[in-house]
Amino acid sequence: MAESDELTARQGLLLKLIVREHVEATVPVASRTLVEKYKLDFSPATVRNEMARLEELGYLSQPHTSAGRLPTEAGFRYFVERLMEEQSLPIAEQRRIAHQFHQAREHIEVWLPLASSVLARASGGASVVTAPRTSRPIYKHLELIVTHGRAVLLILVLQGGTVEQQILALSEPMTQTALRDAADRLNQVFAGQSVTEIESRIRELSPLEVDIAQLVISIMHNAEASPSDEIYQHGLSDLLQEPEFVEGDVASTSVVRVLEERSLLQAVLSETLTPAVGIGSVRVLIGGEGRWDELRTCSIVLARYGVTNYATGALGVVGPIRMPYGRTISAVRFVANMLGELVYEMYQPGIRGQLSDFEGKF
Amino acid sequence: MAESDELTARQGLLLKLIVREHVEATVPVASRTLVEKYKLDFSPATVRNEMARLEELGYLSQPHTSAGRLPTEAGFRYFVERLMEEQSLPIAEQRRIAHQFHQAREHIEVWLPLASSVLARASGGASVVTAPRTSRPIYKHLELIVTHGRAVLLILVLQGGTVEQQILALSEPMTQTALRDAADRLNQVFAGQSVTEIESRIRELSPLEVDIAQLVISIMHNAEASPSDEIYQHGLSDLLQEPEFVEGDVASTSVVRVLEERSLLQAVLSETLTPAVGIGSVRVLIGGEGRWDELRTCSIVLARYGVTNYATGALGVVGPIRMPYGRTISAVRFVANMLGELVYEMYQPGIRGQLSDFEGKF
DNA sequence: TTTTAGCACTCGATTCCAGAGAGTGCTAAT
DNA sequence: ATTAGCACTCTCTGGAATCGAGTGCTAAAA
Repeated sequence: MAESDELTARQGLLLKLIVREHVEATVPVASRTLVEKYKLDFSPATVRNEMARLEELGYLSQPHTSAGRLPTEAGFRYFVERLMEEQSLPIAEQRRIAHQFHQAREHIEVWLPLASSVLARASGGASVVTAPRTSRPIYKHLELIVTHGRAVLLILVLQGGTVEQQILALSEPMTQTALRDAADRLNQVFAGQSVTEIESRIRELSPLEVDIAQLVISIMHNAEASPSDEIYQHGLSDLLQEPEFVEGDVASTSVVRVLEERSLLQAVLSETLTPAVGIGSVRVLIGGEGRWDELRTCSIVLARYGVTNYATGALGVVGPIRMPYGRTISAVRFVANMLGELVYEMYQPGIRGQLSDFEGKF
Repeated sequence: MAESDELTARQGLLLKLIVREHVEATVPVASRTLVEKYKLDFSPATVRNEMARLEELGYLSQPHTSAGRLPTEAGFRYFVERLMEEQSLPIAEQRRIAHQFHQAREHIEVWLPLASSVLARASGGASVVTAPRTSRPIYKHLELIVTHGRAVLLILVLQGGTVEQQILALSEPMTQTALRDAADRLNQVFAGQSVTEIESRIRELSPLEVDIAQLVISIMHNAEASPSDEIYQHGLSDLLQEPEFVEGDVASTSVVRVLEERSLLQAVLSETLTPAVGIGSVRVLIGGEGRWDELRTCSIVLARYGVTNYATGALGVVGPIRMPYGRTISAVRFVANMLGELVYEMYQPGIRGQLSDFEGKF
């Protein structure tokens, strides 16, 4: 496609302005509006020549012969990677958000909804936030509750406060007191241990206890592997107001489907949950990048938040490809930091000292 | 509006057919199509006369002079209340759903997502399901986890397995062991008690324990009052395919907003959570009924599920006003029963015997 | 060699108009 | 009370005409 994949300064400037203008006005941008609006010191004709060149390089396209140009996905990508300047949130808004998070400090149940709604408002897109998960789950406490016949409700509390519930089917009915004894014993043996430690201790147990421990182990394994399936969202209705979504039933449906289809979302989010993605960094996925067909009509800006090796989640914004990336990226980064700070405070005793990862992050 | 609010048999028949036809075809229905399609033994002219009468009564309306008629909200309401026959799900589908619920029995975390997705699929609308809540919460177990400085994560397990989390701010830092002692003691004193019992016992405690107990009490009070804010949804993207939503940005936006705006949804759902609404009954809300302005463009079919006085939740379907009420209502009822059955099994030991409410329900 | 003014050309969007078709309401006959 | 017949109304569709925004190209200027 490109012979030299570096654009000249002027080409870069033009691409940048075209992106900016297109994001602002939604429509293809014309050579003349460009020079007029940005007081360029060369003529529309020159701009047209450059545009033709940029089109050859694959960064621009024309809906039809007599229309202006709009950025292609490659154009947006080039913009995001090399031209864009991040546009941090206005101080006032930063303060407002920080204040909201501060007030939510003690209300753990609103952390994620808050992050989600704040992110949606600040970015103008639809936000997605997953609950944080421990990558190395530690047993904390087990509770067994008789429900019905051989069915027992098992509640497992992990270090850091993650709670998992599951129903355990016993081989024969038991009384609540017998179960309490079993739970007490397991709590004594397992408290503070990791999965591998628990697995090695399993032979010390009675048959009943082994059954229970087996379920505990599987839950802990599962908690380790996949991102949480608790997903909070906000701002879909505003997103659907965007011009590309109001008319075309196709595009808008696809975006709704993306947000509704948990499995796709999971897949995308879990990609940013690998330790390879640093906590500070923000990833941008433009138009599915050829890998996610359902995302063809939208872009996603993603980040990981939390504390590496202790508890991390993912959060991001779904918007149209024509998205104000500068603002969105800093909104995502900002909210990721805010939420990360809360998680950090909660996990502090588990981390104590060994915190190369967190220094100077806030 | 009406002189005698009882329609003649023929008027009823016509209204019924008009509703059926309109639901099926989306467009206003004409007198001729009606007689042809349903082989009526009177002529289009007669139908037109009756239509004019029904319009006077407020049950039909005409988009413009030379168009067919469509049911008004009042018309739909009359239909639902007096003309409609419920249309139970096909046996095959019932079996399939029952099977899915059966398989999910031991996986408590999928109950609600499953109910939600099954309901959406069976009804064709967007489903909404809230988590069940105890109306009379009973203390079961408390866990305290040091997090950071004076902040302590408090995990409260209620009878039946509801888990609530909150962060407690101590007046001064404490060690994990001290907290464990406090928790142990509270667990001993409070196990199996209701809020009022706990409140009466509060004087027996040390100052630290009182602080904790206070938070526990407020959590339990809160659990008692409001429906759970865990809300599961599914099927929005299919709903947006409905003809009334594809073009009109107004209507579709409003429906998305309804599903996104938790507070409105909460308000609507909590109305069906009063014990006054029987577990078996299904409520139909057509076009907001004048009380919910945001719901003007859609209808909601709602039911309560669970076990009265032990644990109930709400579940429902949001769809266009032009909705196949017969099918939707029975889908809602069916899923409510399925989910109720699971909840019932889980709560059985707490109910034991006193089950006038449940006999023959399944 | 690069820039630019000028101009012809393209193509979507808008407006206007005519005709078709779907339905009704009314009247008069059954 | 019902219904056939008919005039009337109003939406919808398609096509033609027009407008105008933008471009590409060419030839001149820098």
